[in-house]
Amino acid sequence: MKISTRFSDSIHILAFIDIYHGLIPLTSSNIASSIETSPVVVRRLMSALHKAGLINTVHGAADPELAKSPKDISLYDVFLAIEGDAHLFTIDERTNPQCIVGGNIQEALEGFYQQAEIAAKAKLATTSLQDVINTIRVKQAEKERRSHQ
Amino acid sequence: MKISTRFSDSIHILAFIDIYHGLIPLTSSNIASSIETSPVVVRRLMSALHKAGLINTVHGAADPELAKSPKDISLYDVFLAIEGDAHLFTIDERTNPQCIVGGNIQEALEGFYQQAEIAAKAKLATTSLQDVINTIRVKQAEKERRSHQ
DNA sequence: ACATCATGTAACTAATTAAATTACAATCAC
DNA sequence: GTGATTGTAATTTAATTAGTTACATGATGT
Repeated sequence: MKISTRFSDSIHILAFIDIYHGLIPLTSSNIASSIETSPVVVRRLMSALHKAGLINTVHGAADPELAKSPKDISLYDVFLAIEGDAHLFTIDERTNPQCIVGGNIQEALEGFYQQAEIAAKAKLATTSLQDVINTIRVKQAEKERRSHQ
Repeated sequence: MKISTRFSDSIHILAFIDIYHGLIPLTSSNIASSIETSPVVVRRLMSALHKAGLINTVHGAADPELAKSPKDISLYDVFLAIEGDAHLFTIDERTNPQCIVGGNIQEALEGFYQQAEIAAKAKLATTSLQDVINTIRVKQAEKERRSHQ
């Protein structure tokens, strides 16, 4: 299974909170406008981010804030918060146990899949929310320069 | 998006061909029994494996064979054959372009996601079909030893 | 040659999963 | 206390994946 847009939307939310904090009210509705989804979807993701200790929220009040510095939030932290122990690769569990292949393929692939998965997660762990925010700002500056020239 | 069972089923097919070659007729139907799926699903996957040059098949005749030594087929080769340029992570493409975040998040995440993806694929590239087959045989031997004691 | 069996693919259906919506209780802020 | 907002459950809708049906094409054995 592919990892759903929940992951990218969650990074979006965190970056949005950092960038627009103090500029506009950070309601689930305003955040949803930026992602072009519904406020409920945003609140659901924020609930997971809150439970994982990445943001502070107050029931009934808007303006959530990051619980840590963007430098100290890695993309892997976000992945964990949203996807938990979801796997990047899916092993077909329904195979014929009578067959040498069907009876052992799961155990055989498990280790190899895990290695690939850990490699990907390790990379995610090296990227911080700050890196993403910086990149967003650079891309935005480039856009503005192009449109003003 | 998570990567579907197509990938693991394809590795299954290749291992099955190698292990049962000469022992039983390698029809799509026999292979399907091991995966516990339909022969059409198997033929569809085998068609992709054939197009990628991993197996030799003959239209109308059974008994496909590996086009290369299992040592020279990596899990990444299989991934490429079946999933092509599918991504492990999905970027939400529908965001508000008017917003600093919504207008730049895709470009910002692209590079970071790609790094994680490449790390995973590189790991897949280091594992060969032979490694998987060896592991399957070891697991099978362990099973037999346990049941005979 | 012919009957039988197998592959290769398209078109369709069913099942699974993810996203969006509706609804509402709980909480905050003025 | 009124109005706005969060948090979450339940439901519906949409998208994706797996499985089925159907059949044309090619091989094999007698």
